[in-house]
Amino acid sequence: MAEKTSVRLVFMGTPPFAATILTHLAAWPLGKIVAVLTQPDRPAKRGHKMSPSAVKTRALELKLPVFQPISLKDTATVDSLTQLQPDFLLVAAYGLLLPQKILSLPKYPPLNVHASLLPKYRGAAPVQRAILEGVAPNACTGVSIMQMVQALDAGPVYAKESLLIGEHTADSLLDALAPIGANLLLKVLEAFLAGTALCTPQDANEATYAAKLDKKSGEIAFTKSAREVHAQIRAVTSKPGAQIVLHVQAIDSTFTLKVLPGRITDEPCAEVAGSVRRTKDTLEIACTDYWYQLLEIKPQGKAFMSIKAFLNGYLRHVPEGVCGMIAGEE
RNA sequence: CGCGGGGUAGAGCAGCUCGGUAGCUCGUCGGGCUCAUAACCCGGAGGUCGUAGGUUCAAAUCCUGCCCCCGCAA
Repeated sequence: MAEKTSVRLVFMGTPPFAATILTHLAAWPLGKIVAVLTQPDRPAKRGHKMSPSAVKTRALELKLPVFQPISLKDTATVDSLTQLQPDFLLVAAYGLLLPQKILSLPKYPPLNVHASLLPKYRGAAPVQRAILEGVAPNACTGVSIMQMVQALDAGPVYAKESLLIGEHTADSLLDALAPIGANLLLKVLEAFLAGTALCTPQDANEATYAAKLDKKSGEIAFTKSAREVHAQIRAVTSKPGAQIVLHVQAIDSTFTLKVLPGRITDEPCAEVAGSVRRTKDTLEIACTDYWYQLLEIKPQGKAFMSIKAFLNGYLRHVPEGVCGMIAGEE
């Protein structure tokens, strides 16, 4: 093999987004991944089972050496990374801040793949925030390759590419952005090797921060337009999950439901926002402008089911028409 | 041993507290009405009640073990 032309890569990442990028890196003919760092296995799911991160699972499949340091500050970790003599340090959603000692290790500047069009949406939840605020039909977000500096997501940008948000949820958008980011990253690496890499500093005045979503943001309020409701549901889907509390006066029952993205109807709505209406086989909620039609929901302790199934079971005795309200509007 | 919810016809549920005829809304099949229908009327098929034991004259229902699913917490 042409080992002498191979550059040494150290990769750091944790969630599926990062695992996808790792896969593309591993297939890059000019580089060799000498170490993969990811978060330690954590007790997760029911019964405290230790669960590896997506990156660890992928790295093992690719037969790459995996390290799971608890901290990057202890000297043992720094030393072992130093011994690897990395040419590039590549990070995607690792989950730990990197100290300057680590940042200055590689021969080339340390690079990060960030799922937004920097300087917009620096921080932990760029994709979710972009969907949440990207209510306009032509709203876009994207992915950026930037140099890592001490300040959070503030380094100069080497490349970025945008993508229409459309009907994406947080999960699907992340899935779509990952391969785009991986290819961008490879282009930047090749530019470095060719000596043609160019960066532009971020305009700090344009910067916005995308704070991680808390559980509160999964509670859907309907006192806004259907488009905004739809955006919020797509933004929180699967992460905290979109939740509503439905009170059905007709049978005096309350349901706590997780909902998947539904459909904005074209029927203007005159009812109070949050009103719930059933038809023969739909369930719709009043927003400030249009009815929002639910398609799939999940009662507590149950699996996701079609709205039809929910109507056939839980709401089988509820007559058609306005039958309840969304509770918990503060 | 982290906490809790659940498993009943192809789907979704009720019935369980207080053991005694397998129920509801759909779907499906056949027939009827109709210019027609996803609408309406009539009729039929389809269930080892997750699983293995226990108690009992009798268990979906009460007791015990096991399997599988879901949420929370991390």
